[in-house]
This record gives sequence, structure tokens and C-alpha cells, in this order.
Amino acid sequence: MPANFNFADEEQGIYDWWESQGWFKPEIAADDAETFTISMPPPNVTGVLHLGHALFASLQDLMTRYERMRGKAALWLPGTDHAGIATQLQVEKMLRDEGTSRHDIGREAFLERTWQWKEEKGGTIVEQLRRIGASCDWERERFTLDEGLSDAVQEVFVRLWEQGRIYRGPRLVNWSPGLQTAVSDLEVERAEENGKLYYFNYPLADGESVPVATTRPETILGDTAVCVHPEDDRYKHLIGKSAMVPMLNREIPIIADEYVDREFGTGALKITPAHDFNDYDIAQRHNLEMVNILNKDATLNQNAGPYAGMDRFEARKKLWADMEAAGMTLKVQDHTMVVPRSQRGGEVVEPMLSTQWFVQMDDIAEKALNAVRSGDIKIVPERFTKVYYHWLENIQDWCISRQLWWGHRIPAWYREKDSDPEGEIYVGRTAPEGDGWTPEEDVLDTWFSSGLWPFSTLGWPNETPDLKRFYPTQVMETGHDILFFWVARMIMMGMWFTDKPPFDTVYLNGLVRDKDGRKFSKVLGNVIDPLVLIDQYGADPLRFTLLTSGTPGNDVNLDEAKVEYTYKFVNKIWNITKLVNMNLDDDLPAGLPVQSELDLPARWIVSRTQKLVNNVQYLFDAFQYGEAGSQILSFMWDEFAPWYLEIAKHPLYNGTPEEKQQTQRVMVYVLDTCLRLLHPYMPFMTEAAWRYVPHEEEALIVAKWPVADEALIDEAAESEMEIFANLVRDVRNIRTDYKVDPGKRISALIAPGSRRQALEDYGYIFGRLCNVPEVSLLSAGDSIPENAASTVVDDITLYLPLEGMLDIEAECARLAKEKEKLTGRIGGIEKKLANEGFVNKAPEAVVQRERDNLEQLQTELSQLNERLDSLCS
RNA sequence: GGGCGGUUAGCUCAAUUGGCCAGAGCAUUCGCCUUACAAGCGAGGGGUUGGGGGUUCAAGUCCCUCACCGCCCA
Repeated sequence: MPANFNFADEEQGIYDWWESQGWFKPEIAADDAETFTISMPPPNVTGVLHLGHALFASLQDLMTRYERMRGKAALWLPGTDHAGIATQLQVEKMLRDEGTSRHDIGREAFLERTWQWKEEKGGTIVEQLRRIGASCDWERERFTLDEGLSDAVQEVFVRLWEQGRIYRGPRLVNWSPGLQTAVSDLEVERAEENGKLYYFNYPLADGESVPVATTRPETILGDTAVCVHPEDDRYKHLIGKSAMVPMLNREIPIIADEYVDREFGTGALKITPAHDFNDYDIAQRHNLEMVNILNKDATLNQNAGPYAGMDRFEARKKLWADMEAAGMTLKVQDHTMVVPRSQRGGEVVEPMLSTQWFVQMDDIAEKALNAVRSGDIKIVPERFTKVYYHWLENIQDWCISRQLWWGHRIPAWYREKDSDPEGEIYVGRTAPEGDGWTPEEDVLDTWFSSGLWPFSTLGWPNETPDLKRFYPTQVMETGHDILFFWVARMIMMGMWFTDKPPFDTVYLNGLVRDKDGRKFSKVLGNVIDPLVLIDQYGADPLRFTLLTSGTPGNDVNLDEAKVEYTYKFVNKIWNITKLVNMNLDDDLPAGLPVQSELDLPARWIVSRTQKLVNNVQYLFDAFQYGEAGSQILSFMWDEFAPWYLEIAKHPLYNGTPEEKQQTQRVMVYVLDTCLRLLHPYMPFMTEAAWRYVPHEEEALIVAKWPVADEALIDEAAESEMEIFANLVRDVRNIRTDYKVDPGKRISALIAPGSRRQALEDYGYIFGRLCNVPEVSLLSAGDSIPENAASTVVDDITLYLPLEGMLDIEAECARLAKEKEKLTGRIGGIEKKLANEGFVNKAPEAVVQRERDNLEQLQTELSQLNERLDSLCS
């Protein structure tokens, strides 16, 4: 067996072996096996792996591997997303660098270039997912623009149209001037920024004026009313009069609406329905005219009169300067305001009147709400259900058209009617018959196709065998940041079109941040590339660290020091395996020996193993993978290796053939169990190590998940071993206190109390664990050694004759300190037990535990007192 | 303004229906190359679990309140 696990040489080979054996495919399970399906949230096809991907891949792979080991037909279905805006932006940038643009080369050439780009870059992230060990069924990999998925998108669009749930029309939408497309509410990020509030006198037709404040002066050019509060005594008399738009002298009405906040600004509001959502609502109520003053690139159009052609921010300055010159302005104040910016480009988004396609959401949302309300879909952590409800209960119609080229083209055609070039609309799976039809240019929001992902990837709308067998899926694991964007939409689409919840559990993870909790950013220079970590430490440490650094739904702060530590854990496990492996004989019988034949350390570690398996199972059932992982690590590193394996060296090296074999079988059993439990966390190293452990199954990836055997839990063995452990720790402490060279062998005398037999049988433990190879048991009447340090555990007193090294005074001080600690604890327990409330109300087991504790501590105290009497008085 | 999360050792994080002395890693102190592992082993120091109040026999955990940090929605 190699000295170390050489991940760099091994990982690729192991992965290829798994894949070539077909173990990533659900078909390896029995035909009638229960299914377990996860659809992978499709990463951007041209993206590269970042830690967010690494986290979701680790979680989903863990779940998949776990269920696979439990014998389910486990399918983790991978894929990528065409990511309309993001990908188009990348290609447009390429074109810009080449000195051309998408408009120069035209739609067809542009799409060709984009497909080419997709082919070039599309493999990257998929390869990177393999590197972290993702056990997905690559033969079922999908891409959102695949033919099958495109059919599904078209089918959904046409059906929604036929159901009257899709409509087209002019509405106020969020317009991204840089991207020159509409975007949905969700794609707009709002943040407080320092802006200004401009006060000016709005001229009235009769020569008077009314003071008004605005944060965006350029929108004055699109005003179609001035609005005051109906109860506002300052302005009441103006209602019904007319105002004149500054510089344009367009006459507009003064209206009253209770929406106006009398406290804000001057209490009078200018209304620009074509460029403000609130104003739009007011305009609807009052039947106001709507004047669009912006072009698609956010320069001003002809409605802006002399300002036509200027950029919106330039126009703001110029208009204000002109108004100042005309004596209309009052003042400019600093003002904190909420600015909407594009999630993609970061530029300021403009509300703009535009003709777009929408999905009417009310009934669709209702079904999705019910799926969660009824418990058919469970969200983990549960607190996100409230967020989900709130969003769906207040949902707006969804703007699904995008003025992009990269995406699913909307299956609609227009024909002139009543001199309107788009007067007649046809929506269908194929182009309409007849002449004069022009196809729709717009494509669909990327999330429209992702919303179908759980079933479109399985073949829907066709009743494919995969769809029948694997739909609905079981778990949707993704980031809580896309609960609305994606999860809610999948539930809506799934419920609407398949009448089934697309998955029964939504598991939401948080964001990965740096160790100080900051977001990764190029500006901060704190970006960590998961592939660099994998190159440095291997995939397993990164996976394990991501999986154990956080709790469900919360952000993960990744500390590279922990990755390094986990890398050492990998080495630790490797060395444990090496030790076990080098102490094996051929033809070792499989499985554990009969429990009654086991020695105390074996009964103890076997019992501890059952408890570990139970805990891990409990935690897995509750999605608490982090805690489960930590417990496995702690069991191996703090119990199995330093206690059991060290003790086991005695029977292995000095025992009878029977004892030796028994010990071999036990350590193989425990190690094997740990490797199984750990495999979903660290697939590569566990698989590699497992080769050196006797086993029956073909590979660890398809080995059985451990189940605890309650009959092997042995509380008596656990408490007896605990006594040994405490004695060993005490001896070590004494050695440290007296600065006894660790290499120096010393002997001990033990007054064994009620444990004579155990101490006779297992006294060798002291030789192994604290370098005390000679242990003599005292009998009643034997004289207590002089000049010895001592310690007490339960009814046992252990003496270490330290010959010339003992300082009586120091020893007495040590014992006195020990006594103080003991009496303190005894006092605490006595007080507790004297409390009638505790004795009567606490569970019997808890009370009994305290009583047992008290009894033991009192025993220890009396022995300690004897020792103090004889040595120190 | 509404909702949610967080605040635990110097730093990063745990702690399963409330129940033994709140645990790890990093950092730090001391001692060890002990034949699986110095990528290691052994021992230690470091905490009023953000403040205050309450419920309970028992609170990091449940309730109220305040403070600060963060996220989502309007």
C-alpha cells in the first residue's frame, strides 16, 4: 500500500473507472428499486466552476451517493443553461473586440457565432464538475437549447397562449438600456444611493406656479399631470387647473390622488406615467396620457423636443440648467434614494413603456402555493416557506419576452391588419399558412425554459420511460438566492403542466463567502478558485470542508485553513487504513465475531460505532450533513485511531491467533463502516483506501450504506472503557506535571476496587497508552506505596511511584486542587438532587445519572481523602 | 416600513425533541522523530454563549425586549 494517498495521480482514474462501470446510472439498481432523482441546477454553459458550483455539486453528489448506497435507483441528471443575457453579452464583447457588432453581422451569423462559442466553452464546466467527483449520469446530460427541451418550451408557450394565460401588450417594464431589452422585476436590483432632490416651480397655465420636487428632472419632459393630495389645503384650490411642462410648454392637468405623500418634498407630485411605476398606476386611475421620452438606448426621443438625442443624464443637467436660467428652480438637496440597477450590467434601469409578452400568474401561482401549503413539497430550512408564500401571494405578471437573439424564439407571427403591421397575431408550433406573416423577433426569458427543467430533461411533453420512472424528482438542491427566479417557477410550471410537484423536497444552500464573511469579488481580490484548491489538496478536502462548514440555508464562510486540515484528515484515514492493512492475515472471515467473544476494547469500539451510525442516520434524515461529517471525523480521529487502534496493537502483536484474528475482524469492520459513511463526503480517497480493506462488494460507490445494530450497543463496556481512558489521561497528566520523560517507562500500583478482573485482563493498556508497562494490583492489606503520585477514578486508586522525582509538597498541592474540584462538583450535584423540583420533574434517567455521578464522585473523594491523610498530614 | 437570519474562545465554525463539565480547527504555550501517520502524538491556557428581563427542576437552545451586522420584500 502506498505511503500516502496521491490524489493527483488517483482521482482521474477512479472517476473514469466508476463512470465506465456505469455506476453513475440508475440502471445499476434493481428494476423495481425506488428512485431517487435530483435535477442538477444547470450552470451557465459557458461558465467556469466557482465555489458556489462546488458547494451545490458537493451537496447533490453527497445525496446521490448516499441514496445509491442505500440501493435506490439514483439519478443525478446534469445539464447546462444557455443563460441568454450572460452568454449574449460575452459574444457581443468578442464582436466588439473584433470591431464589429451583432447588428452589423445580423441575427443568423450572430447565432452561429454563439453556438460556436458554446461548443468551445461548453465543455469546461462539465469537465470541472467531474473533477470534484460529481457522479451524475452524463449520458442523460441536457442543454436548455437542445431540441427536446426547445420542444417543451414551445409546447408550454403555445398551451399557455391557448389557455389565455399569455398576452401581449404595451406595459411599463424595466428596460435595460445597455442590453436593450426588457428584464423582469427579479432581474433588477435596488439599492440606496446618494442622489439629489431637485425643487422647482411648476408653472401653471394662469401664470402662477406650484413647487414640485423630483429626483429625475429629465422625466419632466414626459410629465402628463401634476398631482396633489385631495385634502392638502396648500394645493386644494389648484385641482382642475392646468400646468405647463417646462421648456416644452405642453399643457397638462392638475389632479388629486390620495397616493401623494404630503410630507415628502413639497407635497406636490409630477406624474410621468411612461417612466415611473407609481405614476403609471396613477395615470391608469385618472386616464392620463402617456408620453414616452426615451429611445431604446436611453437617449431622449423626439417627444423631448430640444433635448432629443441627448443621453438621459446629459439631458438631466441641460434641462436643469435651462430651467435655472428661466428662473424656475428653487433648490437642490442631497437625497438618499433607491436606484434600480440591472442585475447583469449594473447600469441604471429605466421604467419604460414597451410592448412585451406576459404570463398571467394568478392561478398558476395559486397551484404552486398549494403544493407547499399542502405539504406535498417541503422546503428546507423551513423558514423559507414563509418567504415563498409571501412572494407568490404578491406575484405580478411575468414579462417573458427579451429583445435578445440567444434563446428560445417566441413561436409567434404577425400580419398586418387595419394598417397595424402587428394587427394579427398567430401563435403555434409551426409557421402559419398564408402570406404576409412575419415571425416574432424576441426570445424568451431564460428562466422560462429553466422552469421546465425537472420534467423537460426527462422527455416531457412525451411520455418517455424516463419521465414515467423518474418524475416527479425527489430533491431540488439550490441556492436560496434563486428561490423566486427558479424554484418557484419550477413549482408553478410543474404543477400547471404535469399536475405533480416537480420534487418533494427543496433544499436551499447559502452563499459561499471568504473566511471573513465577505462576498468573493475581483475588486477585493479574495476570489478563491476551487480548481486551485483541488490541485493543491485534492477534491475530497474541498468537498468535506464545504459540507461541514455551514448549516442548511446559511452562508458558508470558507476558511482555507480548514481545507488544509481536512487534507490532513485524508492522510490520517490513509494511515489508519495502512495500519489495518499491514496487520491483516489472509483468509480473514468476513464480518464481526460473535459479540460475546469480543474483548472489552472491541465491545467498546463496536458499540461506539453503532452509536455513530445511528447519529449519522439521524442527522442525514434531518439534512444535517455538516454535523454528521464532523462526527465521523471526530470518531475516527479521537476514538478509533488513538484509543482502539493503539490498544489493538497488543492482541495484534502479542495475542493468541484467535485474539489476533478477532481484533483484525473488529478493526476491519470499524474502518469499513467509517469509509462507507464517509464516502459521500470524500468519494475518491475512501474508494482508494477501501481497496486495501477486505470487502465483498465491487466498489465502495456501490457498497451498502451502514445500518446500526442495536444489539451491539454495550453500555457496560463503554463505561468500563471510560474508566481505563480516565486512568490513562490521569497518568499522562501526572507524567506531564512531574516532567517525566515520555520515553521513560514507569510502573504503577493499582488498588483495583471492584474492577480487579478488568484491570488484570487489560492492564496492558497502560503500557500501550501511557508507557506504564508494569502494573501490579494491590490486595486488601497491602501497604500503600510511599513517595508515589496518585490518582483516583471511580473506586480505583492508581499510584505512580516516582522514586526520587516526587515532591511531596507539590503532590499534596496537586491532590488538594483535585479535592477542591471534586467537592465543587459534588456540591453541585447534591444541590441538584436536593431540589425536589428536579427529582420529581426531570426524567428518571437524568436523575439517575446524577445519582450515579454523585456516588462515583463520593467514592473518589473518600479515596482522595485517605491519600491526603497518609501523605500530607 | 414589513419579514428573515446572525451575534458562542483572538479568528472561522459546531452543539440532534431544553438535560452530564458549551466542543472542533487555525493561532498560542509546553513536551515528544513512541516501529500507521512530524501531513503526526501527548498535555495546557483561552468562554458571564451580544445586553437586559422572563418561562422551566434545568436555557446557547423557548418567550419578551434592546443593540449591532447581514439578507429579502415594499
